[in-house]
This record gives sequence, C-alpha cells and structure tokens, in this order.
Amino acid sequence: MINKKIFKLHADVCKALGHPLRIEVIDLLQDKELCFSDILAVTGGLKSNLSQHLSVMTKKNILKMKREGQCNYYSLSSDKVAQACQLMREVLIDSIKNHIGLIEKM
Amino acid sequence: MINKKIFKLHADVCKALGHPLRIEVIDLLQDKELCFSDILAVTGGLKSNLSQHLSVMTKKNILKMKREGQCNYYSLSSDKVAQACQLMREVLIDSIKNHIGLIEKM
DNA sequence: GTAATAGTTTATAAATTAGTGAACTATTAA
DNA sequence: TTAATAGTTCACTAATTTATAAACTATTAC
Repeated sequence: MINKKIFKLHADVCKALGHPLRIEVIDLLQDKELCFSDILAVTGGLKSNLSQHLSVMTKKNILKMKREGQCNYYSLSSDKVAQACQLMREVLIDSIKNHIGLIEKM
Repeated sequence: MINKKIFKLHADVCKALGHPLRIEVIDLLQDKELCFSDILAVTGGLKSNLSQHLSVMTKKNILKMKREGQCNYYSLSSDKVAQACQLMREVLIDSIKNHIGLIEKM
C-alpha cells in the first residue's frame, strides 16, 4: 500500500507533538523566537534532553533553527503548528468539560 | 509547576494522533461514521490491534463511539480533530517541498 | 439453549522513546 | 592560545508503546 507510507510520515510529524516538553516549547514559541538557553531557562531540566527534543521537532519541520553567533534561535516552522496545537488543546478542553458534565449529573 | 500538568494532558491528546493506523482511521472518518468491522476491512491487520488503537483515541476524546445493536460505530469527536490533522499534513507537505527544493539546488 | 457475529480485554514479548551524564564542537573573549 | 559560553552528540538505562494471540463479553439468530 502506497498510502500506508503517507500515514507513517504523517504520524511521525504528529508524534513530534506528543511530549509535554515539546508542547511547552511550542507554547513558548507561539509569537516569538528564542535561543536555546532562553528556552532552557523556562522549561528547566537538562540541556541535553532539551537539545534532543528540539532536534526531533526540527527534523520533523515543527520548528526551524537559525544559528547566530554562538546562539541557536528556534521558532515555529509555520503558524500551522500553533493552530494545530491550539485545536488539539480545544479537544482536550472539550474532553474535560464532558467529564465535568458527567460528574455534575451524579 | 501547575502548567506542567496541562502540558502533559495536552501532549497525551496529541500523542493519540501519532501512529500510522490512527492517522488512517482519522482520515477514514473525516466525513462519516463507520463501524468497527468496516474500519478493519479498510485498514487490515488484527482486530485486537485496531480495537486497542480505537480505544486510545476514544479515551483521549479524538473519537466518539456509539453502540448500536451488535455494531460499534466510531466517528471523530469534532471537526477540530480533522482540522488539526490536516494542518499537520500541511506541515509534512511543506517539509517535503523544502527537501525537494534543496535537492533541486544541487 | 447453542452457535455465530462483533468486538474488547488481557498477557506477554518486541520495539521504540525518553532521561541522564559525559564527551565533544564551535564561537567569542581575554 | 587558553578559557568560557552555548549547545550537540553519544552511550547507556529505564520507561513506554506496540503487535500478537488467546480468552472473554455481549448481542442476535436459530
């Protein structure tokens, strides 16, 4: 199946959204670009860990990176990423609302 | 950090998109609802495997399920899922275009 | 009631992903 | 040219996810 390959590629891009730290980075980069150490200052944790997560997202075209002097600046590859992320956040919010609705009927 | 819990929940919903079979199912359910065996007929594979993937997506509010007689009908929980998925597909397509662009410059 | 259909659940093994720390590379400054 | 800064890469372990097959549940038909 030729289509199965597309599904794999598509899933790989989506998979790159599926980690708390990566969501936090996308959130941070909504409206600005930041360099590695600025991101690290906000997210915390080990630099090696952050670096690997940024690398995953950059390879999947979620982020783009620009080297400037000694700093690496990261930004969203396009606004589509922010939009997709926002839609999925709404799916989460709807889910939580449904759960609250169920509890209130008890 | 209170926010970290939100990032985890948000990432968990996104993670539910990150599998080829799950992308294929979302694709299939764009405009219609289908019962389990209809989905299985298209995707192929083991019923137990499909069932587990549908269960993951249903728990994360990506899909909703309706039992009718002996059939279980699945559909997208909302159009937001289809939209987010389409945006991520565009991120993939942009990425492929970039790669093609690079090759053409060689 | 017995069998068939439609699917879910469970257990387990295999594969993938994530976190850690040390080593490494590149740029700038003294 | 030596040191400091900024980050990446690598090796390894731990945790999570996935696929498979068998067992199980619920509904319908005979």
